[in-house]
Amino acid sequence: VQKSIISTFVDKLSRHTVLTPEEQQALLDMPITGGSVRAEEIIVPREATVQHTCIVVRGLIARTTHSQDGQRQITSFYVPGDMPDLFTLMRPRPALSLRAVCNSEILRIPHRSLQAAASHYPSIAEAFWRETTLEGDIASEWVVNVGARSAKERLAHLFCEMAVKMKCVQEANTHFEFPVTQTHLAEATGLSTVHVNRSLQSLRKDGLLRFEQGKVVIPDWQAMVRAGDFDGGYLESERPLRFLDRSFAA
Amino acid sequence: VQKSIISTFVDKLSRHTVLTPEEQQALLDMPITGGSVRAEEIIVPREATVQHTCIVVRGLIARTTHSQDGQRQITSFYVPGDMPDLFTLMRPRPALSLRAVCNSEILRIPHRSLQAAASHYPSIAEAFWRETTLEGDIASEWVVNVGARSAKERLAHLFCEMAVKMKCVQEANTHFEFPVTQTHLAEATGLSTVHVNRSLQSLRKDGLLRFEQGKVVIPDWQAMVRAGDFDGGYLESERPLRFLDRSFAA
DNA sequence: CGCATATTTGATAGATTTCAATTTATGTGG
DNA sequence: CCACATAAATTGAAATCTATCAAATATGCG
Repeated sequence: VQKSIISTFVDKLSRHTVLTPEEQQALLDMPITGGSVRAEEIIVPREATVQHTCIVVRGLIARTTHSQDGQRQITSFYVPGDMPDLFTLMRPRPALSLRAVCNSEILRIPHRSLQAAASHYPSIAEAFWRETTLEGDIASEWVVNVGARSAKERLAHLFCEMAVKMKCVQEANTHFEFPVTQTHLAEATGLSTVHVNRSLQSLRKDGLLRFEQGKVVIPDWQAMVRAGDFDGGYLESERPLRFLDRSFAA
Repeated sequence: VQKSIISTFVDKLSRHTVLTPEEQQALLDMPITGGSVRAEEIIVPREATVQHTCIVVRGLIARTTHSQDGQRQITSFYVPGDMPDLFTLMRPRPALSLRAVCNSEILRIPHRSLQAAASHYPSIAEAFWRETTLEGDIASEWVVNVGARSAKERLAHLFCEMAVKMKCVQEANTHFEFPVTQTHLAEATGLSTVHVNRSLQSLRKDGLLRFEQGKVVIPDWQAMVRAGDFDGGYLESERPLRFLDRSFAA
């Protein structure tokens, strides 16, 4: 199970960066240690100095912070196969905490191993770099979501993004697990729980979304995309790229 | 002037990544072409395929998008010495447009040159990677700002961030040029222009901020930091790092 | 001066939050 | 299986925040 999650991670990288079988194997061979975390548990506190990176095996992880008055904000969600703190390779003191949304399982990989792989194989460095860049693009999209969209649009957009991240999109009857409470949705969208509750009801009344006990059903994907002003381009790559090793080869 | 702006960019990289004199020189030697852009002009449209990266020489640049109903959102500002679309090296089709806020001057550098430098000098790749990661962290902080803070806090936080980016922070009488209109501030903070106007007036009445004709004065930095719930940690590095070339050397 | 742009203001409408209370689900131990 | 405790979802009413609209005032620029 653990090895197969790493290959999910490698597949994710391969979708945007060309990796040779040898490079893929180097990633699969990295040493890992497993662990469980309980709901709401902090995995990596803010301002900690990080020396391990983690991969989500099962469950859901979020990056969170508190503003002055105690209001919590979620700035991103991570699903199985994601490496939430890959960016700490570059900036080892995260400004925001990493926290389990529900009971989850994770793997840990030492920074040393990741750095060694990136040093030895430039295209692995490139894949990591491109992956962190993708995370940055997602964060920008969240700024737009929270800053410029209505409550219903924010929720619809978030559900669309999660569906794409989990690769569950179908024209009809898109369905997937998204084990969050309405409170989490409020924290991710910058709304109150009450308003989330009513907006979810409104989306359901429109026939766009069913969300119960962490299970999501989107009957009509295109309608949901319109409702969420969603353009998945920021999550995708046209084709895998590779440039970092060219002049080494030359 | 143009060369000195590139050295500002190199200094910015050197603050977080160790670059040898040779590596710094390689960056300074990259071919550049200059250009002017007028206020509101789009420099790089969304969904374009980018083959040049730009550096801000003078003025102010913003990344912008429109939501369904036409509301515009600014997701980041770029000041002289910044390279706004460095990330396009990794993801050449930006989801958001790059736009001049006021009349500005920029330089353009071909992707090819940047890729060659990054391929030849792993630490240059590392510096670029770390810089894009920093941009991602800033974006996450903007999610918090727009999602979890009051109107006054959002504005105070933005002014603090710009002061740090421009390295103008002083305990008393921090002052710098920030050539935006209140409309731009509204687009960056997810507020209406009217609400920005009243919040600015309130900040001025509190003695925290004067903002007139694109000129900012922050009389009491610590008070402003409190008002904006600002922790500049996400903009800084403890000390310059370097790891990508170690195993090459070994 | 006159035009264009930016800021300021007031009044109103609408969206969203807050607060408090209730209901519904979920899990746990007896 | 029930009783209980806890967490989550739902509801209503009121308050507050924020946006919208329209108009007036400043400001810069040719």
